[in-house]
Amino acid sequence: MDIKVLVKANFSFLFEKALLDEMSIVAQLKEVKKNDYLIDIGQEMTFMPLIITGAIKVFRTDDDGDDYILYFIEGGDTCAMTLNCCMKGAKSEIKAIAERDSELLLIPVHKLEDWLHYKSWRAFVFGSYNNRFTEMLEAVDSLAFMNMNDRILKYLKNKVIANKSEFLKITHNTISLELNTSRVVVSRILKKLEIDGDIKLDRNQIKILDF
Amino acid sequence: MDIKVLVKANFSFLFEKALLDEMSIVAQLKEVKKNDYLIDIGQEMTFMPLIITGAIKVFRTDDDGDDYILYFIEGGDTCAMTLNCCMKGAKSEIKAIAERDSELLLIPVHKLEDWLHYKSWRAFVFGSYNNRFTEMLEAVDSLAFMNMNDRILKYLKNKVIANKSEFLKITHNTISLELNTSRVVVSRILKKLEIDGDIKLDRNQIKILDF
DNA sequence: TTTACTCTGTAACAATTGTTACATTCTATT
DNA sequence: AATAGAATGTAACAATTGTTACAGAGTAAA
Repeated sequence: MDIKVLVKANFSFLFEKALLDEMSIVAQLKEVKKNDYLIDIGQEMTFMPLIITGAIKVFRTDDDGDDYILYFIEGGDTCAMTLNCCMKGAKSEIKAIAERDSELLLIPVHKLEDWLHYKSWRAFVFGSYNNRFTEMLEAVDSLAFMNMNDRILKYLKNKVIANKSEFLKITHNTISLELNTSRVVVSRILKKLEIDGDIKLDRNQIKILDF
Repeated sequence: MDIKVLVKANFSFLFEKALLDEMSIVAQLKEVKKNDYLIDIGQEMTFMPLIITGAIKVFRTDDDGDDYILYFIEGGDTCAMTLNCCMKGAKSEIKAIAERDSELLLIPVHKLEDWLHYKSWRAFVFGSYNNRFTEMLEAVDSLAFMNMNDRILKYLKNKVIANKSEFLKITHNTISLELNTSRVVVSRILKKLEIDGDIKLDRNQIKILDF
């Protein structure tokens, strides 16, 4: 599809006409498949991604390569970490992976600043920062105040939203990796959640019941 | 001291002349004592604080009133949560307390947007967002990847920086409240840190040795 | 000095989370 | 169908963190 049409179709409710026009010129479309890497820790950011369809999951990684999921980004939003890094001209502090097949619009990083004179762009950038901030607070809430049982349930519910389906195609092992715990712990707790009637377990699938 | 002199003395290296002038007109000085509340969860934000001297500590609080310290803000910076909330016109999602006696410059919230046409202001606002973002990542790192021993040590080191002294006037109980654990756990780990030669314990005081 | 209170130390035990080990079931491929 | 590998279930145990209880030392005020 033509970029101009794509931009207009997806962002005309967000941005003013002149900005949409500029965007049409410099933006490029990127289509990614589920589990494709968008960016890894230490990589340089050259583009800022605006998500058209799909969902992206964002992780923090430590020196041993252990991951912890921070949040999902969905259609009509962008990655504040990109903003963060672009502004500093720094390397990525996070890694981002496609949660499902997704379409992104890539904007060259220097446009981030160039476009700040557009009121709608400023609102978008600040809005994204704020959304990400709120999600970081949620991540801290989970870690600081909740036990594993509740953290797993919250994780599953967020996953339902990101995937727009209460049937999650996921293994216990994947969950353990994204929450930085062990597979046995996850299996144990999922079984308890099933007994409690919160979820229904099947091979490679979890159905969330109490949504 | 005259606000104009204060603004110029503290921010002339950060902001352009015209902005300094505007700031001198609308800013007001606020002096707070150690442990004074600056803002609490649910309160409305009417001013954006720029820190001149001292340090502020920022907490997340859950429904049961349990706290978890997120980070310290020091001179020449501001609170991105304020930005977050001001932008949304929303209530505070955090609480902020003076870590030590501090001087702040209060800016009416609507100026945040008004001044975005100043390049230096934009740089400052984005810079603050980025600093806070990095600190939120650090908070997640601690919680997701580190054990209590290392988290307490990291906490103490951050405290040394915020207080510009390796002698910390603090009780075990206060530490337990700021890290959302129990006093007994803190005492146990501090004793171990002392045996390991990382710190020196005294009543109401901890000296950090390996800084 | 006496008293009350705060702060710290520590033991004993409980609860949660993590690890190791192994069995079973399901699935894809030969 | 036989085989190999992945996914799940579960027991047994270890390590970490949290709780309860109490003793003793320091401190401030009566």
